[in-house]
Amino acid sequence: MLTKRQLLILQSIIDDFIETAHPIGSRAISKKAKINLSAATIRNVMADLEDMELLEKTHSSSGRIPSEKGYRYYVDHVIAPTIRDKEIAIIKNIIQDNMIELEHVVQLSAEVLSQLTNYTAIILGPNEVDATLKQIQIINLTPQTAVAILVTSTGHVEHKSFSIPKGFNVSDFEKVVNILNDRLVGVPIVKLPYTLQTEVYELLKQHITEHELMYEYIQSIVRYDDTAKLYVGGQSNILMQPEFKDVEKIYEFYTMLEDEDEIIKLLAEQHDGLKVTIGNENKNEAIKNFSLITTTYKLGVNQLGTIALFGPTRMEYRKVITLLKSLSNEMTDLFYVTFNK
Amino acid sequence: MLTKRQLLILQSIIDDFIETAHPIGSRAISKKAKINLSAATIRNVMADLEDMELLEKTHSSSGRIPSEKGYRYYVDHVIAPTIRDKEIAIIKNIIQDNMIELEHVVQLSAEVLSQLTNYTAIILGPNEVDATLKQIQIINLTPQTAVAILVTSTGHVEHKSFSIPKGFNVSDFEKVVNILNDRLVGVPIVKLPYTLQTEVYELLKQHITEHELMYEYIQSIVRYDDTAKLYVGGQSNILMQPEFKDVEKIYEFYTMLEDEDEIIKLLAEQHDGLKVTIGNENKNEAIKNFSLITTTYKLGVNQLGTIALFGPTRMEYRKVITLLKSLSNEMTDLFYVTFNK
DNA sequence: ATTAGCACTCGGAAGATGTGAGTGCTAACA
DNA sequence: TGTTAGCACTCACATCTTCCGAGTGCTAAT
Repeated sequence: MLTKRQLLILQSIIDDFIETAHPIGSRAISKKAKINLSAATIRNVMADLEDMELLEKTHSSSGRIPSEKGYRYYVDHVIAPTIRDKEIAIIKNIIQDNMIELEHVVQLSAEVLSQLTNYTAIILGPNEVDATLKQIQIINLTPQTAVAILVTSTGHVEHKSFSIPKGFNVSDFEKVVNILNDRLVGVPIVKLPYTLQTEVYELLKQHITEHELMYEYIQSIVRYDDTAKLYVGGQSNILMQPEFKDVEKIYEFYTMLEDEDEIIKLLAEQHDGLKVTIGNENKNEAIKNFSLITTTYKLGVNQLGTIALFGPTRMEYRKVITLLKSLSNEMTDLFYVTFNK
Repeated sequence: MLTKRQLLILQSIIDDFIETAHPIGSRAISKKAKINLSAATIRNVMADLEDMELLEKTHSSSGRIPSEKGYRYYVDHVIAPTIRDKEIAIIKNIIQDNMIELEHVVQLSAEVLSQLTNYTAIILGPNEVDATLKQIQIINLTPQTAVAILVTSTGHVEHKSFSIPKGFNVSDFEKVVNILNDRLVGVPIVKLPYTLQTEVYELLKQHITEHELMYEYIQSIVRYDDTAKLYVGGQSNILMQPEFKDVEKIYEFYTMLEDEDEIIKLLAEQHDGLKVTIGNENKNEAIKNFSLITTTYKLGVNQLGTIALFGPTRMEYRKVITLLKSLSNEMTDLFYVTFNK
């Protein structure tokens, strides 16, 4: 356990470092109004904190910077919620001004969150775990092309353009659409492949001549793409952080951002509540230099979406946590009002 | 007009510079197998080319680099088509393997184009100028929410989730959906707002009590978002180019990429055919350090999409032009086969 | 017309130097 | 016994110096 003095000095150093990104010396701390100790005394405390691995030196005679363990302690024990009325008001405005368009709200939220923090925000659309298929429709565009539209009970719309193979006979095709509507509506989307393979396949066998071909074909159409959608805001924002001065790091970061699957994997494993992952605590190699802070929002009862913020380990945790919590609440509220009333 | 010798040397210098990004000296050129001239002679030619403003020096005793005018000359007069069978085969594979999914083809094409060139590729989905509304549908999800789906004759699907204001009465709402289906299907999407304002508005006035409110409401639902979609591939690729060694430039570039509207504006003005825009030839301030090379692909008779490639002015024009032409042809062919047969 | 030779230029890498912000340690002090 | 002043020491970083080599333009010879 840290003494009160150690805590105060640790906090001062981390706060300063978060602001300036430069190592903090004993003199700078001793000058603070809050602290009535000489530089020498502070040096002793600093040495203690370094022994505890909460602080580090960049070289033997440098000031101190926080270690990852230091940030962890700071996040877990030091941070007190702050008042961020101005920013929270901005978030509320965004959410309330755009009630009509769900996707739009989410995209805008990502952008605003990024602007307010100067980090990169990513919002993962809600998962579709317990959504059911609400409607399936196939619309002919030309004799050879059609578009299939799937609508889920949660209002997600998936569409695919495709070309109709030459051998297909029109009346068969109509039959198939009927079968699909009859059998697939109301089925949970996670069970679509199964229902297709059993019930629908049997029906095809009975009523359609080229049923094998048709089955394969339908399979590719009805495959509901359940990878949630990503909304990224402020990719370039993060370049202003001084830790991104060399291209190497930037390249690494952007390559990571381009790999949507990887990000989805990373974010989807978050469960309820707010979570801060600092530097090497991240399992993912590419973001071991970053901190990732995530929280979730609810859509309906069981659907969770994830809000994430990427930044340097030297992140304004205090501010960011407050804002993320607020955004999470606002989004959950909005969707609750929209869907459950 | 350039002499044969001047042309040869200009070409050699530009080719070398495109490869190495370093200024080229007279000795390096004279050593080439093709060229049987001493360094001194070449220096004279270089001086001539510099007088013509086709070459530049970085400082008084440096080798030469191409000027923008030099690149322009090179692109217009020097470049001969090259054989790029390997790369073109890759493009063809992508296009043909994914016949079913239009969006997927386009996204993949952008990624592959970027990988093949190491620049950043952007494909603008086709404009919807002469598409008509094929279908409009409003699906209730919960008593308070619904999703509207618009399908165009070209197979584009637009959907919007929205909440139903409390005051609305269910039977009115059904009437409205009928009116919309009756009056809007077949209308060119560019004329939707007009038809809405005239025909539909009149009908609402006659049949609906709260017609003003309903009109406003419908307006926001039916607004077809005709901004074409952007498919970006290989954002991070371009960071490997040596001209991106300072963060300033990277920041500029990524900020530009984030401004989708700006890019759409930039690309939408391209007309038929291939166009190379070098450095300051770009009107857009943010890309005056880049070259932009664009071409178009056709979807149907009148719809044009744009394929664009961003790179440094020191771009592999020869290769890139060949690949872009090829991709443009393949995409046009694919869509022709898919839609017009 | 071409080329060899030569003096000159200049960027950039490698080393030299100075400065200042920092440290740890010791001894004096309250 | 905890706190502080003082001091010698360290090291990154900025600046300056030096040096080298790849390049040039010009002139005179071929």
